[in-house]
Amino acid sequence: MANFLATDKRTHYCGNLNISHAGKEIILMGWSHRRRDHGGVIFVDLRDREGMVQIVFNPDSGEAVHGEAHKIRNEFVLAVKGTVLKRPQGMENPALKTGEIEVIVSELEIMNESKTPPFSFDEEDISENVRLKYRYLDLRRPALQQNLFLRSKLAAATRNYFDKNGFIEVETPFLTKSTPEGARDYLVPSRIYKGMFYALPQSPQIFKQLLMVSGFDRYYQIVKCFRDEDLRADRQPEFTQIDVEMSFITEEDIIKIMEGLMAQIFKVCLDRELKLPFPRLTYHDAVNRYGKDNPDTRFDIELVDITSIVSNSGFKLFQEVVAAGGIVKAIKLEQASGLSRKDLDELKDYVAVYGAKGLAWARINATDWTSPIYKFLRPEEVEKINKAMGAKESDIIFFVADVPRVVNDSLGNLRLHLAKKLNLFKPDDLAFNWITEFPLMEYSDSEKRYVSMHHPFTSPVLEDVALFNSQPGKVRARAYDLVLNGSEIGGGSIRIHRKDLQAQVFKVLGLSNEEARSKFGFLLDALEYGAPPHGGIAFGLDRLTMIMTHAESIRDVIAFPKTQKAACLLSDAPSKVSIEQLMELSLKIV
RNA sequence: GGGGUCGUAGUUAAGUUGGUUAUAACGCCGGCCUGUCACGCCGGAGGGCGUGGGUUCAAGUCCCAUCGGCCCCGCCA
Repeated sequence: MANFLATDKRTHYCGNLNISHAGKEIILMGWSHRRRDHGGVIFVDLRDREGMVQIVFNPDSGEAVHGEAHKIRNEFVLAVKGTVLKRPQGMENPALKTGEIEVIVSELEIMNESKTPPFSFDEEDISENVRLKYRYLDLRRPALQQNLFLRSKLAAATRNYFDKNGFIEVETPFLTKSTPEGARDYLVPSRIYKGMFYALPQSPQIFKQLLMVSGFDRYYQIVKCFRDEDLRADRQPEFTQIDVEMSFITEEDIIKIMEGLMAQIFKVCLDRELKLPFPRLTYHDAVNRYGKDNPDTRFDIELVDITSIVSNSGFKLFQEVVAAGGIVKAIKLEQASGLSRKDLDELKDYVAVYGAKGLAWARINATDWTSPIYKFLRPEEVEKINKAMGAKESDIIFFVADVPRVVNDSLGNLRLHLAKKLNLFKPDDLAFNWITEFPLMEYSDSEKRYVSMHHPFTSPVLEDVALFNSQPGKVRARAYDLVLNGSEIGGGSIRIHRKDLQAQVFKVLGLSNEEARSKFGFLLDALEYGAPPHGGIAFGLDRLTMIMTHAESIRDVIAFPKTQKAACLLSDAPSKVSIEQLMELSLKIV
């Protein structure tokens, strides 16, 4: 039998062949995707990362090759030498990219056999536990391969952009120090220092600031980060950030350069032009108008505050909620006659998840409403609400009355839910928004103190520093998030570079000097040695890839992801370790 | 920590109010077939229903517990 690698190199990828190769002798290597053995002529769809091509074994082109071809089964690894030919008249397959041509095989080597795969790569709905256990086979699916190719392109475009703009990529340690604020750390026991632990970084935050102190001026890194928190469709315990930090800049510089990055990424990866600059929303406006600080603005349903209209409502419940300091807000769905009474009632369950105790609705008619609460409302209230909502016949209004957090959460998520259900946006729509003027800190009920919203090194807006003691919750941060299609894809801030201001912030956060020293001492020291004004941002590379590939799960853009319980079904991690390993680390399982 | 949902041949699913040897399609194996492309035709093998208890004359079907996949709340500076 032929022994290809000893003498021949692959000349083409299967999927790249076309009519222009007709007549050429070529060498292909790939997997037999499917075989159609007619006893005489045998067809095999040969697949590689670029696609598939039909290869043909004719009995008259040699008994040895034809005999060997009979042994081919699905997923065998084949090398073939053959000639590209235009397919006979009427034999073209328009469903196949290479369907105009085929390869008549003259030499065949079965480089490896394969067990029958546990699932078909053509089938879409294979249960995820099977897919994840055989991830290396799952990754043979063209769709998943395309996602990873795009991810690679995205990373390359990013490196290219930063390199051209004078940034330096610096690696920062994975074995580092646990910092108590923020997410739960993944810990790594130290063998040399018994009872002590490294932590895997939640982000390279402090190190990139130190690099600014060192004078690198423009830093970036595509880097893994680790957070030991529960998983979601868009959250994995290890994920990848595009991490950036710059010196001698303001918010405007960062925003401008990052808009350039996004434009470059979308141009290179998807050949799409972005409209710059991106719109901006303050945190306050985002929450008021969309109920969330990561608003999806691909469709224009907005929350309307009708508290003042119903503060004295004939509907007792509204009145009581307002009297207790709550608010009443509403959203309007235009021309929503498609929703049945049953649909409307079921939406109550949807908002209940966010703490809403009810969901009132009103169907707008020419002269009145069809609504469970209509009979309670005074005519002038109805009129005012209609006006405030800009309601027209056949529209539906939804109301939630509760504390602001519940109202915004419920309606903010309901508008998303309805938009998806009613297809109010197109799959390719892109809506970027910068969210600015975040609060520097918010009061934590569980900790009974103010905590940083971003992180404790975020600079306050200087004119708000006067509010530190009187109204800490009103202090704005010099922080910004980038939101794309309702997904937070990045966030950052201008940092504090002066020790006195940093000390003030720690004080408001209730951190004593000693605590601050033990937690972030090395950063505080560094700030005393000529730290330049600096700031930065970090993007979630996985989430960005998800949006660009239309992936529904973050697992579809990660080669070897974890399950929702943070396990790897492929490698069976996490797993027990030997008693010897534990002893070496002075660890005992309790 | 909590809520929801799913778990039946290799895969995807069906399985009535509990009732003989648990269905189908695809895949797999064997045979036939020189133009198919989800090739076709003929034949065959393969599971005891995630796991462990329980109720019952009788359990994929009912009950309890438990494990696992997915979605969500909390959590994620």
